[in-house]
Amino acid sequence: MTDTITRTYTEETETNETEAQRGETEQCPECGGRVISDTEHAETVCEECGLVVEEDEIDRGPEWRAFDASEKDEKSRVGAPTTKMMHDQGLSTNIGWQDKDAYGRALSSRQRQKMQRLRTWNERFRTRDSKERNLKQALGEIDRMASALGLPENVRETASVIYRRALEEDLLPGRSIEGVATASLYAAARQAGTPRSLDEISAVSRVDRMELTRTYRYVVRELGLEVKPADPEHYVPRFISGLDLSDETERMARELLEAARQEGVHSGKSPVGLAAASVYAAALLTNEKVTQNEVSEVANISEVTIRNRYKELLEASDTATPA
DNA sequence: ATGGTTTTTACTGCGTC
DNA sequence: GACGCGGTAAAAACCAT
Repeated sequence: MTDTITRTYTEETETNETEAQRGETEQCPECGGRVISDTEHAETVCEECGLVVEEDEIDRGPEWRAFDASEKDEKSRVGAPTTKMMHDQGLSTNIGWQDKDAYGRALSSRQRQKMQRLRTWNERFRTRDSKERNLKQALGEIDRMASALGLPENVRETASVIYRRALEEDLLPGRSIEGVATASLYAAARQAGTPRSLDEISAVSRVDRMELTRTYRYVVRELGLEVKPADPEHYVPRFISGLDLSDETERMARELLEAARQEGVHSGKSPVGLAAASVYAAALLTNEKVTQNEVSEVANISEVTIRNRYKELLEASDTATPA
């Protein structure tokens, strides 16, 4: 194949520039042989030594003139214009499908096989590129949402690791980048012990809750991610500070949750509700005034749930540590 | 799809400020 | 009378099957 063409062009250009410029002489600067122009490959090549005198002579303009429609079709240059919309400006390399060599001769079967392998690999690298772009966008999203939620750096990193894995495992097709990115962040936040509820996440995400939960479940399952049920305690500090309550109350809330855990009252219940209830109950016990309504606001949970939970919490703490 | 469980919505009655 | 609180029933959401 093209092995026969020695590509000394870049080196030679420097020294032979003047000669190349008045290259109309049709003399090879290297060996003085005859130079032919290979229009099919847009190259000017020396017939003798194979030196490429000029290459990539691209003319993007239309043909000089066209007198009617059919001529216009013939003469206009086709192909997509270069564009910045694509990462490679639409100029990525494809390996031709014709099994012909540079001179148009048919390839041997051995060579054909080789080309087939090359096509395969080339395709792989191209799709890898597309994944890179995909990744960039997703990471941007993750960053945006994470800072909107005040999540620390390490969570973003975990999220991007999860996203990368999802990408590697080909989990993306059929799902939106947004969705998977959001799901990754949600999972990362939980794993890092700084959970955010589905509501909070979907508030800053561009995907709705339904899609989020769907893709989240999917990602977790496919990746075999280990995400334990969120620990209610992790929500406590946020609620406490959101309500301007004391450290004392916070400590109390944790105790209540601990008692509840021992009594096994907490299983199956929403962790957020439990946390909210423990904060409310703790505030009651420490005589700090907070209404159920206020707690339900910062926790995004209904008052009813708070009521139900906090009763259970108090019962549990009674039996766990009989006063 | 279905059924069991949890959460939410909506409404009511009671006590207090 | 407004507000906080507690309770209940029915609807909705969620989850495993």
